[in-house]
Amino acid sequence: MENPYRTKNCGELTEKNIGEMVKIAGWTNSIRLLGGLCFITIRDEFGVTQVIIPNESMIKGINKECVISVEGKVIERISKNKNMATGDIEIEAKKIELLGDCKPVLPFEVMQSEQTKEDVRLKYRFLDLRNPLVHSKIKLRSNVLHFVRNKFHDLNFTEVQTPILTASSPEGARDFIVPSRLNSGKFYALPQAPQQFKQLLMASGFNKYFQIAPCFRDEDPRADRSPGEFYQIDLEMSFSTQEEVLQVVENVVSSTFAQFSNKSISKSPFSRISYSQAMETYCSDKPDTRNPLTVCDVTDVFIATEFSIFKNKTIKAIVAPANNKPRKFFDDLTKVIVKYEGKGLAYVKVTEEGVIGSVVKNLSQQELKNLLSKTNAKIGETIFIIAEEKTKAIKLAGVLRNTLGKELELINNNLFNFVWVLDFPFFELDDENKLAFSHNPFSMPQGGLNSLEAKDPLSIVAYQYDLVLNGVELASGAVRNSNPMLMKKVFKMAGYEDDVVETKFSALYNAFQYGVPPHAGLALGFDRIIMFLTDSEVIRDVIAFPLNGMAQDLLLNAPNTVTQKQLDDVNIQIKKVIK
RNA sequence: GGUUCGGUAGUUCAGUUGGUUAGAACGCCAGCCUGUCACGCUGGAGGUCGUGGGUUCGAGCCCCAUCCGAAUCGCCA
Repeated sequence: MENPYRTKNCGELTEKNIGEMVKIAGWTNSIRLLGGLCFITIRDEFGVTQVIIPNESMIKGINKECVISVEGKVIERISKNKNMATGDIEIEAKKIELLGDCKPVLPFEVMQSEQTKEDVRLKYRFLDLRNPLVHSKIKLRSNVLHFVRNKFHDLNFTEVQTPILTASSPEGARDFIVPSRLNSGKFYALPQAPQQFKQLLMASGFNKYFQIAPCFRDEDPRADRSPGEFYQIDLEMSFSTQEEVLQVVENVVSSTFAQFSNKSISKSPFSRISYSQAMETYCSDKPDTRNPLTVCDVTDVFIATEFSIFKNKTIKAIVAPANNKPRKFFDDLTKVIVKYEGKGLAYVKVTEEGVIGSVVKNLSQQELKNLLSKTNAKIGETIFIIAEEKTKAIKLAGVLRNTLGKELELINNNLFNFVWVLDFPFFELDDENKLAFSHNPFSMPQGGLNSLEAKDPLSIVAYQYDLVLNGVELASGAVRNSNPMLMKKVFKMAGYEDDVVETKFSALYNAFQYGVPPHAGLALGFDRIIMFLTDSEVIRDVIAFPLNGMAQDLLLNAPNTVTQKQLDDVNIQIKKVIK
């Protein structure tokens, strides 16, 4: 039976359909009254089609964004529009039916919604999403989901849905908690990641697992970080090595980016760099490898300096072609450093006449000579120098490298440059100078028990790897520690009581005593992948119904108060209402 | 929690040193217009200048407080 609303969509009619009687339905995109003659265009997800209205009374009461169904004959246009996919034809309306009325004054013009303030767009997200430019990003997200899912099924991964109502994890980000009615006074936590479940799946005999998994973290947002919830492509493989995980992920990532983007992609195998090498060369564990600048450690050049600002400091230098930049350029850079709580930024310019700059007079001839030879700076280049306590110097040098790369336009925006960062340290020192897990207590220390017993703990590295794309951490994973004895050992080294593993991680600890295969895995930030593929600066653009910066849903008005009955059910009393 | 920028018509914005009735564009309403496609022309409606207090003869503008939005730092194993 024929659909009562439409027989064709708004994107498919061409010259071939001339003469046919058709019905199309959609939103009124524009209305143009030319006196005795009038045109309207109808938009749906597939495109826009023009309708010619022989009698103006036929569209009485119809305004923009009304949903209508138009029945009529496809005719050739007298004046064609080359900028329109359906620009050769139009429909001569015989009958118009109003299916969904629309208020005459809209909160914003649909076709210009991207120019509107974001809180208004979010409140009327259904209107915003009618804009083809906005709409297409969510469509692309759907296509990528489909593609990735198929890809993993083709690779014989099993898709498993893990619980949303689960237990609070003892480390990591702040949990979202959900009160339990049946267990008065107790709470679920929403998963920050399906980490423990996927490892349990390995113990359950699932050979390879994947899931496009919702993850929840109650932390403040950023432009590229959604408040509250986000999605990961989560995977885990049994009897697997690091190398095998890396290969699978490269396969999926390369094919996905090739399928959905026209930009060039770094060839597989992606380049690899150790964590320590990345920190040395780029002062970052997520370097933007499109940026040609590198960081040079010049601490030893100033080891005996008389210059108080450089004395007893870790000193990092970056050489960049910035000599001809105006004073403001250097002042702005300094502001960036100060924003990151740095004391300042020194710089010297290498010119035909020698080395100039405000700090030059404080440095000895020998120091300047050594600085030039160590950094290999050439005439026309500026040496930027950061002198701080070690951790801060590294951080600021990383910030400076990114800022210089951007401001000096050294970055190829048409390239996806992937790099693996490998061999993350297993331990680090915390604020109190005590040994702590640097990433993930579940990853396998390289060298196993031997290195735990014999090596300096800070020199032990883990089978822990990140996939970095253009300076963004796109994925993180590890070979897991599946040995209960080793688990206890590393927790003990990190200063935890003997029973912490048994109590806090009882599920894993128990399961691993009943035969678990060695396993490894990784999780990719799905929303960030879509950001890259749609060239979006803001993560909200790739989410159909995003929360605002205060983690509020302006459309459904969440979070909201609940009734006293609901509170009573879960035995909760609100202490005080903070407005 | 800190910092920066912002909040004026439905939307995007302008608003001079504090001075008459707060403007523009788009949108909306009415009229005109037979090939438009960002249609055009004429006219019109539309404002608690985020909110509260203060200074002043007089506040959109200055001061204080507060709310809201965005970015960012902290935070995000």
